[in-house]
Amino acid sequence: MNIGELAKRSGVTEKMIRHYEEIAVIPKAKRSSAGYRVYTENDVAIFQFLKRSRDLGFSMAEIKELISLWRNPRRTSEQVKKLAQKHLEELKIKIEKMQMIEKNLKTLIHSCHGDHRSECPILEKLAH
Amino acid sequence: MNIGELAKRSGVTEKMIRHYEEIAVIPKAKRSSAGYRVYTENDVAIFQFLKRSRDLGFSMAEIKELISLWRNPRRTSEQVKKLAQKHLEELKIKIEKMQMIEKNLKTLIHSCHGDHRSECPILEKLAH
DNA sequence: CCTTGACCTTCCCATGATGGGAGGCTTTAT
DNA sequence: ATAAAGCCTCCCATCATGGGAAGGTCAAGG
Repeated sequence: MNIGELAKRSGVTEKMIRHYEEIAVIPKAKRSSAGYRVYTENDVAIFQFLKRSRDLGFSMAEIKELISLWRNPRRTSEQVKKLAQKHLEELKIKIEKMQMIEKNLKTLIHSCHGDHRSECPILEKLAH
Repeated sequence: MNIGELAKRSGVTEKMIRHYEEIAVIPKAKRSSAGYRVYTENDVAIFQFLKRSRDLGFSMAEIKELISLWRNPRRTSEQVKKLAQKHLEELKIKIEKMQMIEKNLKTLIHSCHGDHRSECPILEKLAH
């Protein structure tokens, strides 16, 4: 199949399929005589795997590794689990930081009347 | 003062000070005869304001608007509050999405033994 | 007066994931 | 035969940030 069909069936855009090939997350696709990328059912599975990983927030570097583990019969589930746990830890840290900001923002917002006057505690606190 | 001192006193790097000038978040600085950017105490206050806003996750476009409101005596606190609330709403949505991912990741990870064997529910679920 | 080192300048490149769009070739259907 | 749809590569943009090179400026000390 061509790239358009692969895109539809995997949920990955054509742009991204080409990009992932370029940055070597995915091996280079074979080409037809006219230079069109040619894909198989196996490629659909790979790009679906990639998409699900992406939806879980894994970076492309991590996904490259995940795919490599997936394709490697000598992997251990420990390797996979550690990768996922590392990602989870990083995610937790990001969430905590954002929750801190959320808390501070809420405090700021609550301190402001939000009326027609110019006096504004939000601006005052940003100016310190 | 020169850009180095402003950077130290505001907590914004020299690189970023130049960049914010370039993208017009901040008006162009005056120059000395040799072409050096020259700043005043007022600029320190502006860049400290910018830094605090940045630390609260506001985008540069939003900060540009915040600074404009801050400098405008005819602003209303309602304008400022609305800007902050919009940012808070977007932040909440991001946090929720990340928490969803966190939940899914945790489930995946719990399903995996993480031992020496190759069988791995994480990879299986990513492959569907 | 000259050298040295710290400081400043602009310009280019890179990140990470994604997309837009132009200009041109190929395939398919009418 | 022609038009439409699909594909190709290449360049540019996003957003905030940083690295680094090549070169000009300034202050202090010999």
